[in-house]
Amino acid sequence: MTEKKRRGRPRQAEVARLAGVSQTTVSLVLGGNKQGIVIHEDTRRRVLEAARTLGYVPDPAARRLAAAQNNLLGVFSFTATFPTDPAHSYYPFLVGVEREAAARGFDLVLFTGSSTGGAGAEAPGALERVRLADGCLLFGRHVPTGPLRRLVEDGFPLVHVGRRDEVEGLTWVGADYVAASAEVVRHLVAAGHRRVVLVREDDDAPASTDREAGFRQGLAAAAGGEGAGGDQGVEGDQGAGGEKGVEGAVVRLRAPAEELTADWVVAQRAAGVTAFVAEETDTGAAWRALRGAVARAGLRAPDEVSLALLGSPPPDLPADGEATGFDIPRAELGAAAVRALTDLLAGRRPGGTLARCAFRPGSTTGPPPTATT
Amino acid sequence: MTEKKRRGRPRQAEVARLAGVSQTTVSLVLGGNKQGIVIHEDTRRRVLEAARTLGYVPDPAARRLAAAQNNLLGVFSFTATFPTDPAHSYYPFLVGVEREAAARGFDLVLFTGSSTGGAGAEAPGALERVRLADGCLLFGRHVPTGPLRRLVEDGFPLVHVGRRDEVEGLTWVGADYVAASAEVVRHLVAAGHRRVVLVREDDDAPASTDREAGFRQGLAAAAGGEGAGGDQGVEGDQGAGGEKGVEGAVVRLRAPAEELTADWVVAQRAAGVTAFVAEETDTGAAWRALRGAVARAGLRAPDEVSLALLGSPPPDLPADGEATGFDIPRAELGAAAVRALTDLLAGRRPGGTLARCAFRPGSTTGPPPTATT
DNA sequence: CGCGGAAACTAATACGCATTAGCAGCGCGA
DNA sequence: TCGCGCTGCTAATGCGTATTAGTTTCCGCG
Repeated sequence: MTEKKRRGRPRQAEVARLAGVSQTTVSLVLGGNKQGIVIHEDTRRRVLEAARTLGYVPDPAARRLAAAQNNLLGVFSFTATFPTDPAHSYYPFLVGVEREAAARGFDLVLFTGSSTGGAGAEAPGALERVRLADGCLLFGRHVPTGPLRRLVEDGFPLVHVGRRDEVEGLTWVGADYVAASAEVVRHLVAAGHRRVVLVREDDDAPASTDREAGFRQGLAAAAGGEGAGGDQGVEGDQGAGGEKGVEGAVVRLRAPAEELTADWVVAQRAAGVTAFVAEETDTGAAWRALRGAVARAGLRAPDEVSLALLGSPPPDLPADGEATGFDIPRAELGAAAVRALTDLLAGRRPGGTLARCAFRPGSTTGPPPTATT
Repeated sequence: MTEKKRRGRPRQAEVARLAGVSQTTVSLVLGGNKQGIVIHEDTRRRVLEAARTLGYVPDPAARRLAAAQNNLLGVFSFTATFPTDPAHSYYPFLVGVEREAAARGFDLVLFTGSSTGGAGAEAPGALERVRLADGCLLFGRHVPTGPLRRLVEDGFPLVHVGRRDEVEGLTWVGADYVAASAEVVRHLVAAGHRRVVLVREDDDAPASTDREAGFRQGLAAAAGGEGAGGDQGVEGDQGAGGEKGVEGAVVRLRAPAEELTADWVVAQRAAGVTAFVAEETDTGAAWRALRGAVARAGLRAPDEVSLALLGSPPPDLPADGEATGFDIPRAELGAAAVRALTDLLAGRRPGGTLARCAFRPGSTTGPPPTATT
């Protein structure tokens, strides 16, 4: 007589039949019953029991549709979340995301939208799919602001990991690259360096902009209040002197790599530059270019030149683990993002997060060589 | 007069009103219209136009509910999916999983069940939650067969990544560790080795069992058809001679590590053993123990002794990248698992997958030292 | 002149859950 | 004895979309 389990997942209706109650009651018992409707304890138990034996699990789509929540947090990255090269992945963030989500009873939905077969062309409506989840975490150096804005306007809970101010109203959690970069520069100045060059990629993502700002700020602080000069291109160095004669310059790499030559390094040193810093990006191009050029110039850090990194070295260069720089608390940021998102879900306004990065003294910086002329 | 857009996103009904058609027509035009219903070109255009001006985007929850398919594939691992140490992660598999899932239009649900707070105690019903996805991928060296069996019996589509025969009816995709291990052994025998020892952990996961089987098979093939002798424990070596006098022995590490001493290595060599192989596991314990003992014995590979690994070295020992062994096509396996799962979902019986591992010649093996006595 | 049939739509319903009305039964005060 | 409030439940409905089963209009043809 029992032809109940036809196939597939059990529905509330099946649970109801087994427990001898209505579907409504099942929903009441298994859902929160926020209406405060009184259910007899025996009935409650029967329903729970039936649900367990049937292995009932609510359908997330139906839950969403019924204007409830489904305990799913989305994760959307504008590149593949698990690229072939782990060095470009969001893995360290996900460690924290998973832990925090688990602690709060959420599962994660990884939306595969942008990772369609490697072609850069994103499926048009990919981002819209995140609406299936209660809210969504966003990752990416660059994001399509248009579609994003739409979601924000609709009030969909979104948290971007990494500073992102282009989209008004978008919540984000980030690391304080400005302060951390300034600290690195101060470290150099304190060691005695007076002319420092920043090597960065030619890409205006917030992460890069912030590092440059910190670089300038660090110089300015050392110089006694003035900002460091800015500019474009390898040729375009400009100094910004201060009371102590501290000067800085910024170099942008035009091509992805190899724009820096040994000659360039030599010329810089001739001009009095004793320390170089490179920004960290996903590819690590700036740092690679810098260390390569310095090596080709036959210079050694920290004795002949000081090298620092505004961040951590690329994972594929473990030998550079000793580079002076700072560590981004990625797992912590991931966790903070989850907290911010659950705050949003609960209707609370999340407090802004700007995580401190830990300074890493390293061993590639030291006092400037004394015998320089 | 136009009080149409009361709030939020427009629905198909609003689009229909604007275009002067029914909601059905809108669905037909905007959806695939796989029913082949004829729609007049003018109507089509009107609907499209209306949808555009209103900024219509379909609600994924409703879409999935109506389709009775969520397009969600679960990913469940019996340890945290994103452990703090990436070396123990399923990252390489996920690369393939994400790519293949994206290509087939599925999103991934990462169940945070097993990683609740780091306590080994899994939440009791954690595994049951996977039912919320259309099907699920399973990862883990060891799995709780009880709850798993339940899901399989209910016909829930499940694919385990890695061989797993304990649970009848469970689909799995795996790598052919037997053949790959045998190949490594054959390589050693071909180089002239006659006595080979396998170091493995004391843990009977399929991955370990298969490697041992391959080890024996490789020896047997070389010996002319007989199997290699088996045994337990460090003392329990047994040889299995063959026509060419090829013999093998298996050593199990009882404690997690350090069971092997330099003396043991020396004794083995005195007994004529010229090559050692270690199995690869998630922790890499066997390989670590072996290379450590060999190093302490002051021996060098490949000149004084040959060392091979039945797999790849642990990621934290990049220096061992040159070890002779084989590479598991992890991303490929992940992709194969997704294919198998979607086959299951489509009602097809997935073809069994036993991926070939690529032999890696490496540089830690060579001919046995001639001056041995 | 009536009828079969294609073209072009639409009404109705299902999907699984949450929520909002209600509806019986019961005890109790007036 | 009537009615009122309380307990413990259920019928009905809505969420937004896809699909199925029509319905209407118009044509061509015998």
